[in-house]
Amino acid sequence: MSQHRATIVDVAAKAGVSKSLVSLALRDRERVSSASYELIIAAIADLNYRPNAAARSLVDQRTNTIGIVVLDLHNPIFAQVLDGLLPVLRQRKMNSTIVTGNAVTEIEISEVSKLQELRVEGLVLLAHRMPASFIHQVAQGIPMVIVTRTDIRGNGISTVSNDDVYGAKLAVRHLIDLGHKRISHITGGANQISLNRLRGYEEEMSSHGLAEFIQTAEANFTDRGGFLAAQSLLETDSIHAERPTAIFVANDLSAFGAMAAVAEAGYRIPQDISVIGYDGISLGALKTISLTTVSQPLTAMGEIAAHALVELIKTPSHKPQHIRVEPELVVRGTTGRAPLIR
Amino acid sequence: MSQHRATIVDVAAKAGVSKSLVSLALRDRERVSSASYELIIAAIADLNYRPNAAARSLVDQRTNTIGIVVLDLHNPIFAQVLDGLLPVLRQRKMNSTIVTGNAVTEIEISEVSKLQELRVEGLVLLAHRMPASFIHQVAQGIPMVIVTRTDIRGNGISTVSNDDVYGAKLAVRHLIDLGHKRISHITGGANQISLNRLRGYEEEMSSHGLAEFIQTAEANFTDRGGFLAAQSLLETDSIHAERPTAIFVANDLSAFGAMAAVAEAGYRIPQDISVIGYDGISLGALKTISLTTVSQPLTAMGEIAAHALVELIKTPSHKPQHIRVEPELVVRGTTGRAPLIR
DNA sequence: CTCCCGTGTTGGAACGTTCCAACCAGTAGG
DNA sequence: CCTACTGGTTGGAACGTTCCAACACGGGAG
Repeated sequence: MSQHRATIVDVAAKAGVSKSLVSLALRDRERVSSASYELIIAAIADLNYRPNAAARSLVDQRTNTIGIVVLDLHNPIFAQVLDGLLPVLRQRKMNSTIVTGNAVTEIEISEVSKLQELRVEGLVLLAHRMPASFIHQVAQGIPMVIVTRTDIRGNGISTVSNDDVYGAKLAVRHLIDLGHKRISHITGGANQISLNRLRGYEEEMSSHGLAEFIQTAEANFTDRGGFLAAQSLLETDSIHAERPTAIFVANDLSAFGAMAAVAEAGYRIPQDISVIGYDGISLGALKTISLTTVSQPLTAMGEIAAHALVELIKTPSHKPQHIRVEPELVVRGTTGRAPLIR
Repeated sequence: MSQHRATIVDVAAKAGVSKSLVSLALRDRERVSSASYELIIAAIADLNYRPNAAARSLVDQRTNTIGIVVLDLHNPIFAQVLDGLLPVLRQRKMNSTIVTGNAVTEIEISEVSKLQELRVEGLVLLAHRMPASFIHQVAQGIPMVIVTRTDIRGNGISTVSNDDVYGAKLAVRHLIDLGHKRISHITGGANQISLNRLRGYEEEMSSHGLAEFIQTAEANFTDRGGFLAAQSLLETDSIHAERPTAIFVANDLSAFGAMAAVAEAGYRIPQDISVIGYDGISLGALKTISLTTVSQPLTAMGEIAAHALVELIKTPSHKPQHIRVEPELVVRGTTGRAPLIR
């Protein structure tokens, strides 16, 4: 049954050579005679031998592995970033292991600690909920690239992000151009990304003399959160008799939820209420959804992050980079002219 | 700078005790004097020491880690399965590492091989594209649970799945009940899941005397694939002047794409064409999408898979289990009565 | 005939842990 | 006063690799 997994010594014995030769054969077949090579290969197949990564990395003093921490696997933006990230790492012959803390700080910290024990050679954080002090301490030992957040900087930490303040302004300006005044905002909670988008919203509203219409509801980047936040915005309506004619939602997934709430409340999109999201997830492009949004080049950001990390690992003395990409307004079907009435 | 990562020996030296005592302190603080314990803890903090997982697992002969292979991170069903899977493993104090091959056989095999070298103690496959021969060989050494597929069975392989044939029949019967005859099917390609859903479709059509209306287009479980397949079904129309009045799509994500194609072609859903999906992803429940579907209890399946794997690891002699869960018809807004005309 | 060289091969040390047998004080029991 | 035990601690072996210095062997050069 559970026969002791074969080791290199078992292979050597079976092939009638030394363990050193087996090791050599596996790493550089040119340097062993073809007679020995055949024997070794046969023995390996026979015993179903697999090298033990733990033993190898112990002596090599390197694991060739990088850890990827994903905030929340439900949000498709991360899959799109991984589309850029993983192929680059694969091509560089680096292994990767993906973990997630489901947006729970405590779990994220414990997962990162495990990655430290695994001696990953680099870390990519696709957003996160960990305190700066912890991040800094980790970064002391492991080069790190943080994607989407830029507030934590320091030695060994590169960042890849878009300009959220600017992107938010794009969104708000688009709505203003369409004649909207009552533009509400659904946030993503108390994190840097969300705060920047909030700031862009507030600044753009103010600079167009619409400060009095600033109104926000807090969500958490999930569809459910967006749904509830939009409901609360529309309820506010019945009290003040002044509902928003447009909602800028902090991300696309929440925007999906917000759209559902708007529809359930009996309003048409965009005739009664316009909705604009942020991120540019691919589902939003489908005709049936057709979400107007501010799009980030997610896959490109993944590639850039991978290259930045490789760079950081190769030459740790090198200064960390802080790469900014441009967000872009993508107008689709969920935004339209402000209703004339009222 | 890159000062040699601290080892247990460094800690011992700093604390003025033996490495054995440090090791003991870390594993069972009760058995060391509090004086020594304080010294050790101080030294650990001082040196920022982290145990080396490779060294530990080498001597322990166990990694306490299970590998999770995800077919495609873009499909939200897997995030929902992981919602059930990960907490159970975490609670059992097992580590997990997630990898994906992006639905590419070659990459999947290479990722699984790496997991073998890492000596994971169990494997969960959330769908996959690997040949049976390979899977069997892997399962010889590592207990495995396959979620969604049941065609590969054998020693050390448990499965968790829903009855796809039955589920597909539910979908088709629902459409027939609504008066549809021209019911087309968009498949998910040449894999077991897809073939079973296809079979359910064909059998249900035939048993209602609708064999002549059987018509399929092939997709690949992605939104893009569903979009293209639906387009081809609707083009067929212009030739035969007989377009489908309903489309049963092999999964929800493809159904999203199909809905977009239907809308782009100028048909209304469900007045002109009904669409039904399969899986029950949470986005489909949003009012703005409101996709009728056959729902699988995804999160529960994740929990079940975790328990099945733990079972298999604990007692390898135990017979593998093959657990079936019930799919369920969820009627929402994308299906309606067949149009009377024509 | 001896020396040197190259090709293939080998034993042993090292990597950072855990665990076990053994040790060292004290203290309690006879 | 000796023995037995207990709580705290320790050195060394072992885990499965890689790598290095060294070796065996045959053939060509001197």
